[in-house]
Amino acid sequence: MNGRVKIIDIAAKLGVSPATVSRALSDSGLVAEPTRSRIREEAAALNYRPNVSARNLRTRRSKAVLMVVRDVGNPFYLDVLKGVEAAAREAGYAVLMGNTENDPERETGFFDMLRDGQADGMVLITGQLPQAGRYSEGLPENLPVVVALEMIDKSGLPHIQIDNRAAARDAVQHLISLGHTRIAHIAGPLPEQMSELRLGGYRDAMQAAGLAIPADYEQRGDYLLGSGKRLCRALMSLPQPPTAIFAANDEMAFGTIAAAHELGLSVPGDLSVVGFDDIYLSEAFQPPLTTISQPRAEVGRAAMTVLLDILEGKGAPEAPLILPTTLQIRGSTAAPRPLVRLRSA
Amino acid sequence: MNGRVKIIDIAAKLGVSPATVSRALSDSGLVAEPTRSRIREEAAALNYRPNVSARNLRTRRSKAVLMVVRDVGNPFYLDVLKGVEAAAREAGYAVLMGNTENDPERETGFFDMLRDGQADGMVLITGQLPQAGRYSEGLPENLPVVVALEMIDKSGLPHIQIDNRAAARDAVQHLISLGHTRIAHIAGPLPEQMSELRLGGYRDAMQAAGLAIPADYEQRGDYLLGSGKRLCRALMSLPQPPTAIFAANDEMAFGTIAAAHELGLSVPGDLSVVGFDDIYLSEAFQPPLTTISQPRAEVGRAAMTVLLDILEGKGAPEAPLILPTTLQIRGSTAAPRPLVRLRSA
DNA sequence: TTGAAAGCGCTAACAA
DNA sequence: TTGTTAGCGCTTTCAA
Repeated sequence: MNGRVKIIDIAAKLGVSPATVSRALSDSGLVAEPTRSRIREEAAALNYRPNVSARNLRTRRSKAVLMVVRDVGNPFYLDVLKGVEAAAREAGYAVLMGNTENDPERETGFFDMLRDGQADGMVLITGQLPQAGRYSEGLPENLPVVVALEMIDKSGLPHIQIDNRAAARDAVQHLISLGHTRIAHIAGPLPEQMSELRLGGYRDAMQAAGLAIPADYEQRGDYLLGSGKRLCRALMSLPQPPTAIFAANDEMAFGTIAAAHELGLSVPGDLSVVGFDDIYLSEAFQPPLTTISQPRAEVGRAAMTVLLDILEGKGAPEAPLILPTTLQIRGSTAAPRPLVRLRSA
Repeated sequence: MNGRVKIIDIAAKLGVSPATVSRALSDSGLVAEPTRSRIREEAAALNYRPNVSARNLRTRRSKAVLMVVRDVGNPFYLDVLKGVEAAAREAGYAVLMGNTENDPERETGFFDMLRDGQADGMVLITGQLPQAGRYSEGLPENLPVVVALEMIDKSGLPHIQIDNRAAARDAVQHLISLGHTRIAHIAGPLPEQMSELRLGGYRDAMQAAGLAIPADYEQRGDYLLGSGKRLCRALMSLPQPPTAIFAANDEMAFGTIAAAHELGLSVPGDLSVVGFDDIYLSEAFQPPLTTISQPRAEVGRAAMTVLLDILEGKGAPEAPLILPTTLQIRGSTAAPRPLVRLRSA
């Protein structure tokens, strides 16, 4: 009941050596059967639990991995965490959540933890590596780090991703197949590769359908609600307003819909809206949002699985792992309202 | 650059003993000034970082705390986590997230971590203590555990809470002040004390205003979207349907609004809806949800602060800490549509 | 004010 | 198959 039962206590009680107890408990297979059982039973009876610090000190491993994100406050990461956690738990690893808030200081701190052995590996979801300070000359080779959902070029690190470009293309193709031709895009902010990929997918789909993209149809937001609202207003006040808007994430799509409602437009009657991410509540939104669903938990699980392979010396995949997305068709998209001049056609 | 600089390396380089280095770095005040500075500078230059396992093994402390919740997938907890994390970070503690999924096995496991020294303390947000197995005879005394947002009676543990009953009363009073008299409640599930408190607040407010509560006006949900939908339908098909519904959490409120829309009712035109929690996206919802906002980050911060006091031997507060809530009035509530028979009055 | 030495609990060479 | 022994890196008596 006290947590202070040590290996040596079990050894003394059973008249064996501590080493044998350690071996029996760690299933090293080097202990003869009757001994092994006796030891395990006694350990259970005494409620023995290993001292993790002592073990870690000795083995130089921590049996913990770090999952580092920009903002723990973003529910988006929760599903990823669940996947990571499930896979980690099965392999006997604990998961520590790391929150960078985009602070280079903190990003560096988590790499320190890795270096110092406080964690054996890292699932990184921030899109950047520490550059300054003690890592200014580059990171050590063969760092047990897996990048998920973000891309870090030339890092040589394993990546688990989705195909942002193809998914964006799917989203826009859905609008085209409904009959829309005037389709605008609210993109993500500029230095981010992900924004560019989704924008690229939008352009791909438009081009493939032979549709022109007026200069003003590409607006740049910041992934937040407010920019969705603002840019929707801007788009709808164009001389030739779009009949559909593809937003680079759900939050901007929500903003778009809110602004449309404020303008007296119905969604999807007057304006179709597609988002990207399928976040919590997209389904409950009014109208339910048509959006691209990412397999977040699977991404987490895959990232952890790759990380475990690395930790066990099995090596890492050469190419990025691309997980499939699905277009969730819900209530925010419909065929465009027929125009009068089309009637005569 | 290697994470392998040890105290003994610094000691050798400076011609002092490891003990002196340890003392200088831990600021024990027992090192003379010139030595102290030299050591600290050298440590910085060599980029020394202590081996946490070794330190923990020696000091029998882990400088980590556990934050245990029912479901990491619930964004609600993220803000609490942020508060806990901020306070912990300032005090040099790491935060480990624990996810129980309501599994007694896992709940027990986290208490084991506490007992085994893998964590020094715990912020518990699950509403129950492990009972079975190795804790069947009760938990050790003076466990460094703080309960946040939930209540565990007779545990003697410090609590950080909000006043659920008063907050629910505020929510209903808001509806009453708008002129509603037919106000129904969708409560949370039964064995939970929190559900009862919010239900109690609803009854308080109704009684204080002299309003009757028809038997069918109190429905019991499960905090999930679906039950909100289902129970809203049930309520609106009563011979005397309510003009306002107070849901015990936001998710059920969203369900309520979705069901109302499906029934062709406008919110707040035909039905006012109030939620509880002010979760992520309540503000972006259509219509924006009137709800009770809890100071989640502050709850987390307060819980961690109390925990730190306990860990430093400063003792715990006798009475629960109650943090204030605020009623966020948004677009989902309005005065009831005047009835024809009221016109003649 | 500093140093020497012991030891936290565990595992892994090495030996038997 | 089991035991002996050493040592992971740190902190903390105790002694100087």
